[in-house]
Amino acid sequence: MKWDALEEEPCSLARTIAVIGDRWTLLILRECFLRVRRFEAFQASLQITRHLLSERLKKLVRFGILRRVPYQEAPKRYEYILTQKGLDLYPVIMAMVHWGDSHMADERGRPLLHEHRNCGKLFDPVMVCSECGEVLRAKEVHVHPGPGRRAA
Amino acid sequence: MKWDALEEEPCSLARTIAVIGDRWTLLILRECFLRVRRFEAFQASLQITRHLLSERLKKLVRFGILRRVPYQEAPKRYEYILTQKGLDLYPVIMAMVHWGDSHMADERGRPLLHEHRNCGKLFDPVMVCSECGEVLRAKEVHVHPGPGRRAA
DNA sequence: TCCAGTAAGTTCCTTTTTGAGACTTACCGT
DNA sequence: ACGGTAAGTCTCAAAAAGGAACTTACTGGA
Repeated sequence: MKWDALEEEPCSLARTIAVIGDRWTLLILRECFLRVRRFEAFQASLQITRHLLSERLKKLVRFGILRRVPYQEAPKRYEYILTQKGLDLYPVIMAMVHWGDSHMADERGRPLLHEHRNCGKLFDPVMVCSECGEVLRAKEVHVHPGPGRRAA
Repeated sequence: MKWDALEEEPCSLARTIAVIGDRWTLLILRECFLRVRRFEAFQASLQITRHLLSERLKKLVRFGILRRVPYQEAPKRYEYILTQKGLDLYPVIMAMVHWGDSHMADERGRPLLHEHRNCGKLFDPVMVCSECGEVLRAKEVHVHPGPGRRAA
């Protein structure tokens, strides 16, 4: 299966994977959420090869997750800013960070702590039902075919 | 950067990516959450090569996300079951599905709908703060170094 | 004017990872 | 003994990633 084929699958997970389902893309997005914007800065903090970084940034721009915005003329230079579509990936990143915190931390504890400005407390992200607000568990969710399901 | 190096990074996102940060692993997990358990069944529904499927299943077992459980003797056959560590990836998968539903759906709408058994309604997953219950937004979260941060 | 420096890429070549598909092992039922 | 099934393994070609030097377009200083 090729990457483009994934995008066409009648499955929202597959389509998301087609966009962010590789190692470097996810790490680049981490940097974006930490306010990194420029090519050299991404390269320095990630140790990614310039070649791949260039490719991945183009892909993220193509999918509308980053916007390439000039920050100086002569010589023309651009920086990469998260769009709303990109900002909407925050729950994905946070869910992954939280799983890593819970299951992959070493004896010293978490690398980063998160503070919610609105309440001022250190928190964990929790996924709840939009309708009743209860914490979601896999066993309590039932899946139905939706309108966009292609016939098998 | 190699995969093993990622695992050692002082970053929970990097550590999570080291485990589930590739295309096939995420798709295999989708099948697991849809109650697929056996080699042939994974292979048939994903069109993954047997070679890679075998490798990825081993990796997931090695990381404690799946358990390899015999379901028949003579000839000995095994199936793959999500552990609690694996079940805890549910928010990650749901966050990705929801992003795909929001940003990658075609005109026909969502491929799948989710029903929350506890309240009986079709829902979207929402990520909230564990302390105050408010919806989380990237701009309202402040990051602090934690005890596990390695000195740069 | 010439040189060093900076930022953002691009190019070339090697190594690693995937992909496609046949082959293997261990059994069953007929 | 033969065909079928389930879970892998093996081989080889194709695609992707890694490493490092090169390019372009400027600035500021000697």
